[in-house]
Amino acid sequence: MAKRSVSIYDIAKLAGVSTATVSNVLNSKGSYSEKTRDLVLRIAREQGYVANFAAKSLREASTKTIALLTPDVSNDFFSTLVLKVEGLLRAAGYASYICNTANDDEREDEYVRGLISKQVDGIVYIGGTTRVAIHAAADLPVVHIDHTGPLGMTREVYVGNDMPQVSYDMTSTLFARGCQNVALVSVSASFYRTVEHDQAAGYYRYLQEHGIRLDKNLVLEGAHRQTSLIEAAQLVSECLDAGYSFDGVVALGDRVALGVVNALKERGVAVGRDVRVIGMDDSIYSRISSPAISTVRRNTSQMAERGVEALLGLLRGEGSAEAHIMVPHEVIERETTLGE
Amino acid sequence: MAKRSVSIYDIAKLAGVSTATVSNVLNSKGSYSEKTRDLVLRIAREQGYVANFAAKSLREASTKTIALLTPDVSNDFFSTLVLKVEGLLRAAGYASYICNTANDDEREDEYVRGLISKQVDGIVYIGGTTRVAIHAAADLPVVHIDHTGPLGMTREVYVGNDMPQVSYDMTSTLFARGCQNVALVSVSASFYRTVEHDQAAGYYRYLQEHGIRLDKNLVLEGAHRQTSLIEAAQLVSECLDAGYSFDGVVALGDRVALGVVNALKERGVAVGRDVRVIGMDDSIYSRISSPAISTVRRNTSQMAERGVEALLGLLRGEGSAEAHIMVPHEVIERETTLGE
DNA sequence: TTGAAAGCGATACCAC
DNA sequence: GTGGTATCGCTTTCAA
Repeated sequence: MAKRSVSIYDIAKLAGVSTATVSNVLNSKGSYSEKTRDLVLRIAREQGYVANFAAKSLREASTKTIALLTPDVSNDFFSTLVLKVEGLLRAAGYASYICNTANDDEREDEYVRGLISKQVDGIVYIGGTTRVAIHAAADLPVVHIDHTGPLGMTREVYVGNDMPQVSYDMTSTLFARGCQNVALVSVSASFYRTVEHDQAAGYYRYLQEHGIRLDKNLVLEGAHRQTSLIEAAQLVSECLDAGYSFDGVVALGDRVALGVVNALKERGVAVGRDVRVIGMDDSIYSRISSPAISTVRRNTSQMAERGVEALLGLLRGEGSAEAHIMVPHEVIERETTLGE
Repeated sequence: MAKRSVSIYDIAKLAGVSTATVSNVLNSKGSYSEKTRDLVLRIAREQGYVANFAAKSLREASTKTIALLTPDVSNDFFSTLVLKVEGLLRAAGYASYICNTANDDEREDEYVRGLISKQVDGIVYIGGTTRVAIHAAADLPVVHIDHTGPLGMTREVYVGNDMPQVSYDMTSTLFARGCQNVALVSVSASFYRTVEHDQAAGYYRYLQEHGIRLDKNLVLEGAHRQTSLIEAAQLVSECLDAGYSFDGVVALGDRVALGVVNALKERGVAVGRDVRVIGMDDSIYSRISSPAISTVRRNTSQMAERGVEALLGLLRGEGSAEAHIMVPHEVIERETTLGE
């Protein structure tokens, strides 16, 4: 729609030079006299010249744009990651195209198709899961940050934590604080669980290694993929209503943990004493809760850095050194596990 | 980067027709025989044809893309708005380009310049404030949703709440619950306050109308534009340390309110009884707080709907019927004002 | 119904 | 140092 703007042609005519020269000056390429440069730049400024991105992209077959696909920007953990990645890409001269897939495969397909059409130079999946690898056809470099998706692309790198180890450490933290019956609460649907990214695996492993009997009644799994807070609260309530009891909760996600804490508080349970809770992500939810929720810091800064680094490498055409980059995590104990 | 993909030319050659025909078929325009259509569509599918967006945009001088400028996607209120606007635009056939300005004018300038270059068809400002109207040159339709910016564009619409009335109602709610000394806490820098969007105005007006003396010591204003939570907590602490006291707090924002509540709780104040607090936005912060924070629901759905509606009108070339669209708000009382 | 060809705006090669 | 021109992929007259 935007009104026909001044083109390189107009500038060339006004300056009495060719478009080639204007292009050179504007891009600091080739050679030209200082005089021409000043003239061209002055006129360009006067005319309010702005390069036509579509033309440039068409010609160069590159958009200097990276698509950021995330399931939910309103989730603090993801949006933090998105912002960090965006900042790093910007510094490297790339624009970011943020896409919200809402964990909807169909929508994601549609998006990616559009992105290929839009000629993005690469894709960064942030968080969540993806089951279809539609971008295969376009041969785009792809980086997955804390994201589970189909493998097998050629130019592809995964960045994330050792999730089984994360849940192992969470479980271990609770037992170290004296818990005897530790429940597991998660609201991710089962397809989130792939062999290598099974978030719950560490919980099972810990129990096994320590000869603790697994009580299936304490493994609470929500089916939905949204509003984890409310769903987690419900799961906990139902479990307690059914007469089961526990003194520790491994919550796969801070939102989930917050839901658990709220549900327990409502029942008059002294969270941090009677029941200890640990979440995951070190997001705003764990920090603003009262009592403050113990959690696992998963190092979003490092994820973003390593991810962008890897992507830039792929864009430069370098074969990726590592296909799987593991970022260290760290347990942060707060009131919900430290309560005396 | 993406490997040279199949163009409309390749399809034309394979199908033994002209590019014009292929284009027609692909866009369901013009006329062609059913046979040609089937042939072209089949080949296009077989070859995995994806239209080159750059070429299309260049030719059509339109990108069917709207830029969404927001100061902070990690803020629940804004991200909700962004998501809703995006959904509505998608339904109308427009893609959204989400930009995070971080409340940084320079960055915003840079962004907008890039957007003009990228040929977006319109701009939606969501939240925050803007002091420079750089898009003026491009004559783009602009919609402001809960956003304060320079006026004077021709194709421009504002959508938002009657902010002075919002703070008036907040103040009124506290006095109705028996408060006598009501403080005002805000962390927005003063330039956020323009004549028409002065968020604090209603507080002053209420006091004035009810003959209540304004105590300057109870007007707490933070200078920063981020981490409002911590800053609000500090402001409250400092105020109390200085020996001033209050039994009600109008917090301009839920994050601010949460900071206030946290600070009060830490000092052993019974929030909702000794001191009543009301926030604004009905964001996740007010809902997950304990005690739950009373707030003002500002009706993001309606804002998004009316905003998109207005934008689509402008894009269709219709003169906007209304330049200022006011969306109703609603006080939601929760524990922090209802405590007995 | 179909096709030839112009043109959107920028870049880059190759002469001069 | 500078300029003519082909080209990127697509849409769109206008003729056939």
